[in-house]
Amino acid sequence: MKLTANKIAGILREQGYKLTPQRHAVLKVMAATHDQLTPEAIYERARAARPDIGLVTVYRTLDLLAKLDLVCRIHAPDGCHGYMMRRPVDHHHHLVCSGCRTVVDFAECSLSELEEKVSRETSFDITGHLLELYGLCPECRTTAVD
Amino acid sequence: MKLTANKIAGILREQGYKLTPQRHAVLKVMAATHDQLTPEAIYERARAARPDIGLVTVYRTLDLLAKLDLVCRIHAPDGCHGYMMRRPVDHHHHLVCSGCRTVVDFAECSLSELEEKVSRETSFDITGHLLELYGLCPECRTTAVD
DNA sequence: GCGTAATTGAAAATAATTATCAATTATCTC
DNA sequence: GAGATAATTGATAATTATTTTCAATTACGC
Ligand SMILES: [Mn+2]
Ligand SMILES: [Mn+2]
Ligand SMILES: [Zn+2]
Ligand SMILES: [Zn+2]
Repeated sequence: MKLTANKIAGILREQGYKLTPQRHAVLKVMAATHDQLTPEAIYERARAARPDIGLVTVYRTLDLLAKLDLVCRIHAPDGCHGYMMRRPVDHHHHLVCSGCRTVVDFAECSLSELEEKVSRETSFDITGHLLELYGLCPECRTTAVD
Repeated sequence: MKLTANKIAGILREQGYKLTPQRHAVLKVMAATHDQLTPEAIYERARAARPDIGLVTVYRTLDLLAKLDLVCRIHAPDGCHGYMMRRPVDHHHHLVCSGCRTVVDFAECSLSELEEKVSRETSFDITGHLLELYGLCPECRTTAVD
């Protein structure tokens, strides 16, 4: 059950949020690609369908979608943020290509043991984690060798 | 062998970097605390010793220290960056208290297996990772309950 | 002391995000 | 289908974090 623009639209309405054409434009942009996009890039694309949309509304819509766990946020090491439609519904992490920024989701998250151990050793109450892997995808690896 | 301001000063000189009073002021600030500090906060403190120092120089010095692996950079989930003197010299990660921002270093990094598995499954060449744990330290946990 | 390349700080530029607020509008009610 | 209303929007300005530019300064080897 992949998330589509319409499916998300239904979820928004269910949750009591208005279904505005601006929000729908953002949803269509997000559903149309598997790439991570910056708010600015999403704004550019959404303007094709709705030239009057404001960048602020894109930010607001992304915040809303993130709050509802409908989009994933990618934390590049340099601090920029990319957004993409959430693909696996359950807990997962991201492998990001340093060349082309492609994102692969992976679910293997062997952190609960680690968290328990660290929690025991530090007496911290551990509530979450941030894990991302970086590397080169097969295509970018080839290019890099050329 | 803990890193002190003077030890780092020696390393800088060894590497051919000039030992300016501005850099030394930043080093002293970093050596004087175990807290993570923003560039702005480091700037404020460094001004006590050297009122004429510029914020730009703080940024430049932090970049230099990070390049030489002498400071650690903390990536808060919201995108802000904190810096602190590097304590364990070898590879490690950070557990950050969401209450008081205290950072605990931990070395257990059970990611090589995971990386190999993901690498095999995705054909990516994995070159690095970002891992941080978040939680509440014992003191902040107590406060939260009050 | 001198020469020189590295370093510095003021100022402006850039980038990413957030706040303000009056005007608009999606949706509920009749 | 209108009317009420609270949510939503976009222009604009404000903030925040960082980087660039460039002329003046300075640490350090000779
Ligand atoms: Mn994802
Ligand atoms: Mn550290
Ligand atoms: Zn790639
Ligand atoms: Zn704490």
